[in-house]
Amino acid sequence: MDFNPENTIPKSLFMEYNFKDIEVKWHEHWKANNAYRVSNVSEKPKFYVLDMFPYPSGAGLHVGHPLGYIASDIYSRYKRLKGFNVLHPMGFDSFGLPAEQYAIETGQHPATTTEKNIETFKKQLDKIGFCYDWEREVRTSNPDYYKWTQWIFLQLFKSWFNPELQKAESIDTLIKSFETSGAKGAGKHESDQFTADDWKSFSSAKQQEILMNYRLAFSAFGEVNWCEALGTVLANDEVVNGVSERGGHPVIKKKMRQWYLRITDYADRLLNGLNTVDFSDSMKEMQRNWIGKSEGCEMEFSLIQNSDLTPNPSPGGEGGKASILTTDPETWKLLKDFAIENRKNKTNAEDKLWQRLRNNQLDSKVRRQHVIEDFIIDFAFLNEKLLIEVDGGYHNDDQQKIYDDMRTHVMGELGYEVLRFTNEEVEQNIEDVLTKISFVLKERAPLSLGRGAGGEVKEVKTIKVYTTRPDTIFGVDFLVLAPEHELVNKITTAEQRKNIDEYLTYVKSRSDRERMSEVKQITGCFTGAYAENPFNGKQIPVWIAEYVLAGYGTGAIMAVPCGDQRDFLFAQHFNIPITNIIGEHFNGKEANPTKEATLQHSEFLDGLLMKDAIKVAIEKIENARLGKRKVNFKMRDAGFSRQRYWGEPFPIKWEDGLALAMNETQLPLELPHVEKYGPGPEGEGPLANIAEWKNQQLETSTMPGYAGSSWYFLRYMDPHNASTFCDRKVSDYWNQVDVYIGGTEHAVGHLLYSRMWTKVLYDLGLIGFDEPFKRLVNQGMIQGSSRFVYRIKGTQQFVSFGLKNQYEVDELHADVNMVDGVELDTEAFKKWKPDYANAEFILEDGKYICGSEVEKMSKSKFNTVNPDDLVLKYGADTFRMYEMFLGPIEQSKPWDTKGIEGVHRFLRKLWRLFNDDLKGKVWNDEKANDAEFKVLHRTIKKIESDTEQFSFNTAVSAFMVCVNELADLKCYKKEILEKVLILLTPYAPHISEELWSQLGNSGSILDAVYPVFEEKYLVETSKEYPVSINGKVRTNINIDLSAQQPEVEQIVLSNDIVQKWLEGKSPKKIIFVKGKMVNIVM
RNA sequence: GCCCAUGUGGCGGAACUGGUAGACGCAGCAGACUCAAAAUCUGCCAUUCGCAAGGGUGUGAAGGUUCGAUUCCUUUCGUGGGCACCA
Repeated sequence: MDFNPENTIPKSLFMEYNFKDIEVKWHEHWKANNAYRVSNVSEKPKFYVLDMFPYPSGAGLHVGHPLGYIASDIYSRYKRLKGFNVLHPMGFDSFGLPAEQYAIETGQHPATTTEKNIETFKKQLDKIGFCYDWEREVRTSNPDYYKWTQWIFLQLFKSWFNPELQKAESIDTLIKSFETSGAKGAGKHESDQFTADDWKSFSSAKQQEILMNYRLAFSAFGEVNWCEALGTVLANDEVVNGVSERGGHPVIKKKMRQWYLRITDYADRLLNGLNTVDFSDSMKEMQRNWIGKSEGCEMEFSLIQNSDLTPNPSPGGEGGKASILTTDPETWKLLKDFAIENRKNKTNAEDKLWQRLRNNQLDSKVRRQHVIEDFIIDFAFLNEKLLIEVDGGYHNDDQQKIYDDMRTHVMGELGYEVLRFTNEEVEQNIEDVLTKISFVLKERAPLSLGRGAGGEVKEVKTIKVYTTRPDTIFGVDFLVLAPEHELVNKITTAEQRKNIDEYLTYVKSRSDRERMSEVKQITGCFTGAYAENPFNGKQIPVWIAEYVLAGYGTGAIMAVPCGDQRDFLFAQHFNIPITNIIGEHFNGKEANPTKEATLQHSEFLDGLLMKDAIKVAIEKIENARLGKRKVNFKMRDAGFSRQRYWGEPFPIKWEDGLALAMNETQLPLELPHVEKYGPGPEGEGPLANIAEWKNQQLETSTMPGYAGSSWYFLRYMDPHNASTFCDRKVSDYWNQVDVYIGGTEHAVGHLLYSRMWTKVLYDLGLIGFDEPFKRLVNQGMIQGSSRFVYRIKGTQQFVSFGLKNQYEVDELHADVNMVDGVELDTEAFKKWKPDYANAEFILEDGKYICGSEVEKMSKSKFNTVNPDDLVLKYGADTFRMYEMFLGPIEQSKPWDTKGIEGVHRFLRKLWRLFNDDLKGKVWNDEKANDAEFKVLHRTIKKIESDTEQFSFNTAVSAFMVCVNELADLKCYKKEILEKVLILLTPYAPHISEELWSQLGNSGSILDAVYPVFEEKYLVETSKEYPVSINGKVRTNINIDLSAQQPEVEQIVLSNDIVQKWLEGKSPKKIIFVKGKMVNIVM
């Protein structure tokens, strides 16, 4: 073998692009020099770039996570080079369900696992080279942080929304107003009817109860989405098609005391604020949809009185009851005797409750020991059909339980609701009991049912509907009430009673899941009652149907079959005659919801265009005092309680059924240690299992995930402040988040809540801006590209994709990492799982071809790719640039590792402009020429505008073009190259810093001066004009740029190719766009 | 059903306010260097007719506006996302 000294020298150690050493070296250097520390004091203008902080899950990062982080990192570094003081922090949304689920399964404390996960995340993030100032890290589960979450909650609790000023203010202003003018005046609820003197005479409890109806954070009994399997209450957006988003468990409605945020008060401002921020159209649209503003009017229809209408029917009869007897007659007798025995011995609790209920104390007449059917009821509110039962804690007694259930069932059949309390509840917590009773009473009180001094029943006279189309008033063919509507029982005629009861039973039997997932089915029932069209006296039948929702508008609609498809189908199904008020616009086969038709058969609206008639109709309705203009929102107040452990405790104590705010100096109220993470009694959270907590009467639910994330962007500004959540001076400096980057999945949750919190804090004068995020950039999701193999049922034979239809097969996921394109590595597959060791393959063309599908990236689908592996193999700079090169940032796309080589090659090519593998240093100090300057400045221009617009994929390609051109020009000149490095720093910081220092620069490239684009280097004197004939390009002709039309015409027409195409004819017209093109029209 | 996106080579994608469609990269093909491989470099690469020169066709489909349309308008189909009986 020849001795060749060059072969024996390990050149690569110092000549080749050795990304591993370079990246480690500069990480350490930047860390040691605190290169990413950000100060709140600076001469420079500020810029705030924010990522949606991650929930630190146990699975670690996959290639999808860093996409947004890389984009924001590039933008931050770019802004820093442009001379801004850039805040670009990172933290962790570390409270949440998964950690708690994991704790239930393994017994490990969520704090421990969360801490561990965060360390993993940080390690992974640091490898990619992000410029976070870790000294500003926030963790929502840290007491120093959630102290202020609790504090802000107290501000919400202590505030109300003054609709006159459209802003939040201290609840004290409301109290003052009650003291001086009672319930009269702007912003007071209609239901509150009292004078200033009344107010002063109210007990403190009653006052607090009223105030609770105004607080921005308030407590109420409400129907919540209860998930038995998870043992918790879920937000609407955590429920998908009637099952939980996590785990897909069934979700039912349940009444519980809950905390809420009165976000509906902010509906209008949340809507209008969208016009002042730079979010994508689709994002704004999603929020608008969620808020769901609709303008229309409420109006009343009088009921036609006739002898059939029995306001308070009592159907009775044995028939209904027998069917639900679940025990045999013998047991039934025993139970009954046993129960009656018990009832005879009146308890203290019953007496205590009686003292608080009697004499209309809850504004409603109550009877005690009332007999209904075969039962003796402790307390009965007959008007509201609400029954109260008090018993000694027999809940665990099986027999008693069966008996109770049966009673509830029977009473339910008769239209009664039964509330049950234990003796202990009544004796120890009577206020809570009363609150609950009065809540349900209010809910069950008939709307138009006057309650006189003696509690006498007045007859039901009207039904109030909500409509956005009052112009169609003469097309109303029937009214529909929601089945839950309180008037249903009052207006149903004796004749229809049986049918209605059957229908109500049917509705109750259907779970939410059925109601939501089922294909549209037309169901309903006639009540027997008729209403009257106030304008023409027409008799209108009143129906009930599932398709009308109790929770929206008034829970009743006027149905116009010719204009609304649901009404149309309903009318068709039940053979209700349809009135046509739009002539030929209605074809009798489907409804036409147009607003453009001219009205007919509509008396005072005849001849008007529908869209114009809306205003006219509303005016008429208002003048006739039949109703009024009304705006409705789909959005509901946000449920703010979770029956969970791993969240912020509420700084609230319950005393005699009243919620009391803890003193702010006592914050944080720290999460206590628990032994078990399972739910507490009665669906309460795990905190209810702790005696010490319970004894202090502390709230046992915790705050939801979005509590901490609703204000974290403020804490980053002033993360260590112990005396306030964020100093006003500091928040005035950093102000709004200039660019916020994250996924669309938070469009309606997190983004609405944080916008609301910001508005409240602004109203209270705690910060100086009322929209948190000036500009929002949505990164698309990186999807996984899954691969499938097809196993013939019951065998170990796997058939290739193209042949699978010939067999009966199971589709199984195969790990994407052992498939090349779609060709399976069969040997790797056999080794993958023991089950597959004996796999046989049926090939096509000698290959096993996999099926493929784009799905969410997830471990269970074997389609994840770990960024760590790619950083190890290609380096962080390559990884960063490749993720950006994949395509537009906001577009979703499946991950494909294949192209990463190309980006890596580009960086090596860049490296070779500075260093040759063999010769070492090749860069020089020579002066650059025009061609080189032209390349440089074209690149500056392109990179600058692409970076500003978050068009990072085209920026990466511009870098490639630049390096290709410089290599072609053999340009190794420092004068050019160092400018290119500065442009590249945001994208590939490590290699840029290394080469920057090799060029002999002192100081970090992080603070270099961004090159300034100069037009003069790009100025051209002539251009290759494309010349087309009749729009088709036939040739290119080089023409001086200063040339004017006549001159150009002459040059073009004298061209041989043009002459050939003209075929001797003379052109009709010659179009010349200076600097663009020439088109000859023949 | 309604709303919002989106549709361009074998693949990811580019194309400024309408002005040379396919930049850049991947994959592929051919060649150089090498004993060989890797690395690197050079060329080709929408489709079709043609030896070539050159021509036809092409941005989901069909129309329209225009001297000129991937870009604007109308209709329609496919894909992705959101809302989902909201009166």
